[in-house]
Amino acid sequence: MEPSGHLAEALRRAGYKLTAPRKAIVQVLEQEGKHLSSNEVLVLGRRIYPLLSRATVYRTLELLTNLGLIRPILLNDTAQRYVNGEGGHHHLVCSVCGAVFEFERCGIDRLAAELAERFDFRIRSHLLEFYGICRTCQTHA
Amino acid sequence: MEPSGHLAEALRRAGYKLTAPRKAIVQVLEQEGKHLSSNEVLVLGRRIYPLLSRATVYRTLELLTNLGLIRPILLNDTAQRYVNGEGGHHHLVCSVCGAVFEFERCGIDRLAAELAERFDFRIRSHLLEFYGICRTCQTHA
DNA sequence: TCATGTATTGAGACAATTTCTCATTTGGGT
DNA sequence: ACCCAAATGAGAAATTGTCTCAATACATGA
Ligand SMILES: [Zn+2]
Ligand SMILES: [Zn+2]
Ligand SMILES: [Zn+2]
Ligand SMILES: [Zn+2]
Repeated sequence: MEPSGHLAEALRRAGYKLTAPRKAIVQVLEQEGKHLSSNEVLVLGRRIYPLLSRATVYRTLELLTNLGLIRPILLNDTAQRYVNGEGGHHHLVCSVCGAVFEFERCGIDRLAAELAERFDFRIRSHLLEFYGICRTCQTHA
Repeated sequence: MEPSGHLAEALRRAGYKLTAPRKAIVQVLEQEGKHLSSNEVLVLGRRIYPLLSRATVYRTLELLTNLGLIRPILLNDTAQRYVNGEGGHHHLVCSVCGAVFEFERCGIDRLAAELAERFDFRIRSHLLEFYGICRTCQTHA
């Protein structure tokens, strides 16, 4: 998830204190892969800063969300998961087994620019998910 | 949400019993607008079938989800909300205030066909969300 | 360096949402 | 009308998210 120190730097620039719990959380977000739930952030964060509390995880994730640095998404779980707030995220989600496949290119820059103008909206990222039935679940049917 | 009786008919065709609780739930989904949470389905469903239990709502929503007839999404809430499992859903979501704007056309049919072929995936719907800062929150900054 | 004031934190109570269990009921094929 | 697997309701339990408040730690300036 982006260059290391990216999130901490953005927090500092926005005028927030760079505390030990926050450092642990952003380090987890930057190091570990994608799609982390708040509970996963808590568990991983405690390896770095054992006192870390659940409330602080939620508070920091909300903070980063409001700054547009991360964004919540929904996958199979019932839990919210967080992805990088910049750029694009592209999934194929199987409605039967919950499997998630990723792809790279989507070609919606044109549409994004159009919408940004029409709604006077400053776009920072997007999520494109196709929902349907994966190969395996098609044959098992 | 689609022609009336659509969901009930699909359930029946898939071999599931058409019970009173299920009829109430699909009627709610078809009549009421979009983005219903499970609790909203429960409350509205009880107007039709007062005995309706929370567990049955969750069970039926999961059933419909696995059949690809509806799909869960995430909005401002922490609760899962359900939308029609066919076609497209398009949102602009403000990361600051949580406001959600909708738009109609997206023009990704080409990409959808390409991915369906590449992943051997039977696509039934898609969700396209742009994430950023709305007009109001831009000025209040 | 050190004192100061405020933002931030941890702990746990609390609330909301989702899942599970199991005895009972019911739809639909016969 | 009968039968039985499928489905249900009720509530316990688990998971996820929010809130409160006294204690702490960061950043700023002396
Ligand atoms: Zn994209
Ligand atoms: Zn699948
Ligand atoms: Zn679309
Ligand atoms: Zn806004």
